[in-house]
Amino acid sequence: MARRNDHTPDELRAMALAAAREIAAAEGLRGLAVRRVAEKIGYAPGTLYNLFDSLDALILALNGETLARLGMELVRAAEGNPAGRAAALVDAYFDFVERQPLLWSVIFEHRMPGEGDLPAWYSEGLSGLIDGTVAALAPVLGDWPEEDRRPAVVAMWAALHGLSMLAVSGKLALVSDAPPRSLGHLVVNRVIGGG
Amino acid sequence: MARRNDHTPDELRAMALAAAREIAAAEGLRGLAVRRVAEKIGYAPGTLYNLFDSLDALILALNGETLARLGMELVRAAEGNPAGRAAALVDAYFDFVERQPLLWSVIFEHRMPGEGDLPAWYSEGLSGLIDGTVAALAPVLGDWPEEDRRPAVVAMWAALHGLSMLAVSGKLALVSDAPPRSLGHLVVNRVIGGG
DNA sequence: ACCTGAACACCGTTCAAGT
DNA sequence: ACCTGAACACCGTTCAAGT
Repeated sequence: MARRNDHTPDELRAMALAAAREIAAAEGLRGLAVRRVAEKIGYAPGTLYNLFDSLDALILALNGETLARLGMELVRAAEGNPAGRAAALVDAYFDFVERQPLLWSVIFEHRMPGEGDLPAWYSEGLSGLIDGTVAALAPVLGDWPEEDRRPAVVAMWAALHGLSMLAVSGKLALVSDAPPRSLGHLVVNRVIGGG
Repeated sequence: MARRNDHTPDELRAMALAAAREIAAAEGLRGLAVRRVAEKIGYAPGTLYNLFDSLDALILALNGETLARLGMELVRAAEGNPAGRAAALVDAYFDFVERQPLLWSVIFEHRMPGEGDLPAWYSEGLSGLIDGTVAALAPVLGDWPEEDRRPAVVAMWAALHGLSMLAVSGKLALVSDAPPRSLGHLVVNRVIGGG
């Protein structure tokens, strides 16, 4: 056996990520196994190691895609009138999370082994998300000093991540009747304003 | 072989949790395996199933202990003068997280399988943490309507969890020069006041 | 009643062997 | 050059067998 060449490396990578996304959406990080992804795309487990360094690298790529998809929806949500943008971002965020909670939870449950230095493209994706938000909220933050904006936006994102993570893991419902989304609006209202 | 009876069930449970805590503090959730905990306490793997329903149940018990320890430090931190309590809580929280980041991260990385209904004692522990904070911050929240206090405190905790989780996983440093702690003060200042 | 150790069904990863 | 399938060193969990 060998050298089927049915697909280019890029095609194979896309197939593997699509399969991984399906598994993650249905079962979360627990079901995300090399052997299952391989079986789903009709290749041997070893083949995945031609495409990714490790299962961790595959999951990182999947999370990168998930963040990029979220980013696209946030950009669309920020197109409305400036006054309602902060609220629109919060709604778009929770819409996204609620649509595929288990896929979203993989972002938080997965940790790189050892010192866990994340690759540059991951760092750039996150920075882009933050910078995009700072720019989109510029009208709302009109009177803020330049150096205060980024920390506030970072804190706002961390708060939303905290809420969604607690919600997805079932812990938020244990201590709050309020839906995660309304707590999100509360935080953003306080930290940024206009939410 | 059988029936060594060297230890009571409660002693065994405590030994297993201590061993699990050591492993988690050194290696995080990745290293937390039934076989390794068993080896560390000098028993066969099967013995752990006399003490816990599953590895998930053991990890849940470990996380319960971790939350209880955090709770004790927070109570101590909230003993100071009312005006500085919010800030003291934030500092105590990040002191705790920074002391054992990998142990802390287990709380967020672990998810119950399936529908994942958490046990009552876990729910009560979390509620106690929230209620304690609401009570401790009552002086700061003097003029707040009763029904607004709990949501704000829940949102505050979620924000701190989000910050600490992003910090522990190395993602916060990618988008922010500011230390997690200062972002924590920022959020609490905005959401609660007096931080 | 308690504990063991083997067994079962899985893992991630590597790599010689094939085309 | 690409892909396989077996191999290695691990998993969580169960359970007959021993004391």
